[in-house]
Amino acid sequence: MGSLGELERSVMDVLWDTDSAALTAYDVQEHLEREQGRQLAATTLLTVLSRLEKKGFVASDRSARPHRYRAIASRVDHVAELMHEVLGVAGDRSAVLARFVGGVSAEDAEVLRRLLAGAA
Amino acid sequence: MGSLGELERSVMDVLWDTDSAALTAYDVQEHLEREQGRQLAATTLLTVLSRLEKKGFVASDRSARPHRYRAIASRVDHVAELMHEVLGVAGDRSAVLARFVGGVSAEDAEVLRRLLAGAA
DNA sequence: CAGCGATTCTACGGAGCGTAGAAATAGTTC
DNA sequence: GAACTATTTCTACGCTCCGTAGAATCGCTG
Repeated sequence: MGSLGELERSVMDVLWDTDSAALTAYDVQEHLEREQGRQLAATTLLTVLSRLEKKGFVASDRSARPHRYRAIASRVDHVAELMHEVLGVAGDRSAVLARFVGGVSAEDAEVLRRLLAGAA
Repeated sequence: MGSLGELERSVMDVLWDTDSAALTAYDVQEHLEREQGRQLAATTLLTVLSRLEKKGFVASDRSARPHRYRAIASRVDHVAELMHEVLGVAGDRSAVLARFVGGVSAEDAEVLRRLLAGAA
């Protein structure tokens, strides 16, 4: 599935961290400037946002004049989905889960235990 | 981290599925031919194997005359590590775990429950 | 040292991505 | 509605990665 480049990733981070209203390319530009000192042309952000839209990561509102973009899935959903994708590629799911669980912190394990307790 | 291309991935699959001794490029070539009907030049496999070695996925024994290559991590380890990597990128681990667990099958959930039961 | 299999070097073509200018487009003002 | 400006889309270039493999080199073995 479509993965993200480095700038694409940064843009998604901006969108994810700003769950207020949808942002314009100029908003994203400003965020990157302020938070990373990264100076990019507005057209660059426009290009990246279109690519992200084509990849299905963002949706746009093109009725508002400076078009507004928002992430389709939350970061949490995105990451969880990635984990499922990875797990799906494994041959032996149980073995992978075992290795996975074996490597998580005590806190994470506790979280998992609680989560799994509900659905008996 | 270094991800895998499509042929690189196939080569790793061959190495992973053949946990006997380390394989030569010619072995891999033969496997791909037989299992996928894919005809590749020997040098192609040599190139791919070097790249995989540079990326840290395989190790080679260059004392044996046709050099022998083996996967450094098992597929299971590799996949589990990927899952950790992905999870590590998430801001809110608990939320991601919740989404993740919410999406697994009943069987996987049972496996997880059992795995977590051990370490109280 | 000649020959041959094996290995490394070099390379090309395509795709993805960062980057942004040029060209087109859409409101806004007189 | 014609000019002006903000915005967007098109086009494109350079870079890196990867599939692919020929050419050049290397290292035995006879």
